Amino acid sequence: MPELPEVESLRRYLLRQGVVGRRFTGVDAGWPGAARASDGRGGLAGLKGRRIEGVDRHGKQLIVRLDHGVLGLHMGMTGSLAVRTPGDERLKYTHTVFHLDDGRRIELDDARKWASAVLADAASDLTGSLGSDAAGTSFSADEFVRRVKLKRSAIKAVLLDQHVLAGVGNIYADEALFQAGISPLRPASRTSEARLRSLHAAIQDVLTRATDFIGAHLLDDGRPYIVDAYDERMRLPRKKGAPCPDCRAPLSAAKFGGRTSYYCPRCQR
DNA sequence: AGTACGTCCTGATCGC
DNA sequence: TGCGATCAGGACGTAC
Repeated sequence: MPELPEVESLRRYLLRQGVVGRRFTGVDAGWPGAARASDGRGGLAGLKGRRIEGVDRHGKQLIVRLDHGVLGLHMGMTGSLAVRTPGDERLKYTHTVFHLDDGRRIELDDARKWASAVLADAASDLTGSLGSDAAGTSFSADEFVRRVKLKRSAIKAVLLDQHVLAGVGNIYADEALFQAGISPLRPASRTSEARLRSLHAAIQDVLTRATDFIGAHLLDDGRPYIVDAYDERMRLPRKKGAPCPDCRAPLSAAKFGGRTSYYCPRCQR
């Protein structure tokens, strides 16, 4: 479930922990079957000795900039990161451990094993096909309108397409559509420019508020709490039949490729 | 080309 | 109360 706000919170967490300047001394990659924790070639062994120069983000993709190449981290649906000191126990679902030269380690914890770590030559190898970052300054309303207008599928499906716009997932897409008063079922190309501009603003607002919320509710050890806390960050309940926060009408549910959308059939058209 | 859907994985939740 | 069935979904691969 980590979407842009959660990944951005992890990025800030790593920076607060002072990982920049550290070198990797080794990697314990996964349990058998955690193939997604490597790049399928040399794996992550090549990380050893490389120095962390910075931590960037594009959409849901975390990019650890190295003195040579980059380490791409993607949290999948249930992944998270933790910087641990020698006395700390491993987290329950840690499957990849990155050891640092100051004795600490970065754990990639993921119950569903969908998180991935990939060593690449350049950030563009990881982000080349992605759309603009939804929280970035280059994400303009003009570009958003232009790209969305080209799509004939439902606006909800378009928001989830990382090649159009990077960073928005199922949860915040629903919230932004609710805030903009647009039905998730509406064909993207048949959404007026004015409404798309409203949606563009709603996306930025929803993501900003969520990021701020997470930053204000950190765990005791400084980690962002990023799983299963959506209810507190958003107005729209994720429950079919629950009353719309605005008009009290029962919410509807619809599926887009296996992902459930919740929306108010009265407020969202 | 553009679009739609199945697959991976396992903890949490639902329903009988 | 217990247990099997279903749900959750990000990204990729495949199929229309």
